Amino acid sequence: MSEFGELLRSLRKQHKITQRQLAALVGIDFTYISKIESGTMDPPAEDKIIRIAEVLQVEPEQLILKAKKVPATFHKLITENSDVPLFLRKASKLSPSQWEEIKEILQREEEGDAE
Amino acid sequence: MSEFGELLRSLRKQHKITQRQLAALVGIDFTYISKIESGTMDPPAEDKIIRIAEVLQVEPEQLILKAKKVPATFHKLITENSDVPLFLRKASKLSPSQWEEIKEILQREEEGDAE
DNA sequence: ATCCATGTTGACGAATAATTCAACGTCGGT
DNA sequence: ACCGACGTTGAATTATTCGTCAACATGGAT
Repeated sequence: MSEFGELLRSLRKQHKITQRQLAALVGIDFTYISKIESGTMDPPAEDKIIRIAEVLQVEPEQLILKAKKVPATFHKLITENSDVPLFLRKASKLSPSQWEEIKEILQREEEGDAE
Repeated sequence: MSEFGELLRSLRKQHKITQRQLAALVGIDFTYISKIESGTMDPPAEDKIIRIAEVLQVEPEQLILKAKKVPATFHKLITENSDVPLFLRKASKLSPSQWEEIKEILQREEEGDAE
């Protein structure tokens, strides 16, 4: 039941490359890839996951989450913006309908004063 | 600028206990407390922070966040509930008014079907 | 001056996570 | 049968986090 490993293997195969090729592109040892795919070993550190995601052309974040890790971007957000923890504290108790409302709000593109 | 260390020291002093006493109560070495307070050393692991919070009677989560760590409860939430990452992805771009609306929704106690 | 309670510092060690190395098993082509 | 490309496995290594131990510095109370 190695979520991450299975996904990795499937993505790699979609790209028709071998473990050795992927490993070379990513800059890690190919035996490590093998163990990760088989679930023998935990997913690698975030920076490696990101490089894998780039090579395999998927959203790094998606892969990081599959690895059951919290992306560094989230980490920063959580520890720096106090509203976020406020939200997370309640998030587990939100009803589907409340989630809907929140998604509505997220949809609305407001003045992008980001960056 | 050791946020966590300063907070810890101030909390400890409020309780009028020494580093050694706190360390004993928490179950770690007192020299470690010293280094943490002075910022020489990073904050301890989450379980230690929790015990510290209990001894000093503050919300563990508050202390964990000050330590710039993501509480395990959040970690689980993020990696298990796919709506949460969806939210976090957009969270940094939310305007104050959008935050207000979200807080409104959080306020509303709906059927607590949690646990 | 002495004592001792408190805090500080530097070197060291344990535990765990992350990763590599060397060697081997397998299979499809030739 | 043999070869080369591929994947697997176990032991060994490195990196990082997390903490302890021994020794020292300081300041007040007696």
